[in-house]
Amino acid sequence: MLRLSKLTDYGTVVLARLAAGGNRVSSASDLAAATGIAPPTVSKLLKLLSKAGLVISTRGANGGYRLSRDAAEISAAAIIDALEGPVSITECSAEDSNCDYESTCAIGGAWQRINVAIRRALDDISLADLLKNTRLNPAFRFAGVPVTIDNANIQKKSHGN
Amino acid sequence: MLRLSKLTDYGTVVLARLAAGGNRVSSASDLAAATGIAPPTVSKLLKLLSKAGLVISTRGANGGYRLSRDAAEISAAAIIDALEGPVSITECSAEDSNCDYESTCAIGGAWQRINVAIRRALDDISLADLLKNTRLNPAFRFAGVPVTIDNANIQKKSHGN
DNA sequence: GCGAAATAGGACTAAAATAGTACCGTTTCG
DNA sequence: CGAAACGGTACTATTTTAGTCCTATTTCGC
Repeated sequence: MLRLSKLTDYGTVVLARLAAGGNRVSSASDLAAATGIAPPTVSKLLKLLSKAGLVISTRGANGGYRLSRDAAEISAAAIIDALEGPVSITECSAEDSNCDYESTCAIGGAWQRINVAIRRALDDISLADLLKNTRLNPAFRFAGVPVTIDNANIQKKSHGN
Repeated sequence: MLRLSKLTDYGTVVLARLAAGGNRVSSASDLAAATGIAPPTVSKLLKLLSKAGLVISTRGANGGYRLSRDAAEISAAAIIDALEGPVSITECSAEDSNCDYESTCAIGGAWQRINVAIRRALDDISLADLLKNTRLNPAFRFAGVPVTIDNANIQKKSHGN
C-alpha cells in the first residue's frame, strides 16, 4: 500500500516520452503508440496533465502536447497531484473532517508531519530525475504477490465478457 | 491519493488506546467500546497486529491484547506494514518485471528512491509520537490549497544521511 | 469553405481493492 | 463444564480505480 495508481505510473511514462521529444508536440495517439499504453488511456492522462498545467496542448490538426516547462521543473509531487489529487495520508486531517472518533482519537496531527515529510521527498524529485533512471534494486517482489507481468499479456484487459 | 487505508487509521487508534492502557490487557470488545469502532473490525485489526507481532494476545477468559513493546519502539512503518503489507510505491519496480514498456519507460529506479525517502519518514515516527499531539494545525489541505503548517519543525530527515 | 486531425470534456461500464461481517474452532479461567 | 476471549477463514457489500466511448470544438491544409 501507499502506492500510487497505475494511472500515475503511466502518466510518468507518458511525460517521460514527452520530455524526450523536446519542444515538439506529440499527439495522443503517437504517444500511445510509442509507449504501448492504450490510446484512450493516454488521452485521458494527457487531459488531466493538461488541466494541471503540466503539459500544454495544441488543438486542431497537427496539434498535440508538449511539456509546459523543463523536465527538471516538474516534480513528482506535481505529477501525483495532477493525476490523483492532493496527497494526503489520512482523511481525518481537516478541521472539518467530521471524524466521529475524534474524542477518542488522540492521533491526527502527527500524520500530517509524516505527510509533509513524504511531500518533501516527492518535491525533491523531478521528472528529469526520474528519467535518469538508475534501477537500483534487483528483483523486487510486491506485497507478497508474485509480480509476473507477461510481455504479451500486458494488455489483456479485453473488456469483453 | 497516496493515503493509507481506513483500517490503518483505525489501527493506530486502537494501538493508541492500547498504549494508554499500559501493560494491562484489553479485550477486543473493550477496545471497540473505547474507540467507537465496530467490534468485528477491531477484532480483525488486532488479529493482524498480533500476527505482525505488534501486540501480544492472551487467549482464554480474561484474555486480551497488549502492546508487544513500548510505544516508542513501534514505528509508523511497522504499523503500516502490518496492516497494509509492504510499502511500495510502484509495481513496475523490478528488474525482472518484464514490463512491456520497459524500452520506452526509462523510469523505474527513481521511484524506489522516493519510496526509501517515504519509508524513512515513516520509520522516524513512533506510536508514541503519534500520541503526543492532538491536532496541531487547524485547517490543513494539500493540493493547491493553502497549507498552513505552523509547526514547521517536522523532524527533518534526521537519519543522518 | 470543407473535411480531416486532434484536443476537451464528460458519461458510462467493468474490474479490483477495501471494508466490514459472520461463523466456527480453540484456549483458558472459574 | 461453560463462558469469555482470541484465531482463522470465508463471505458480502461498498467504494475506488481503470478503462472506454461519445460528442463538441478547434485548427490545419487543400
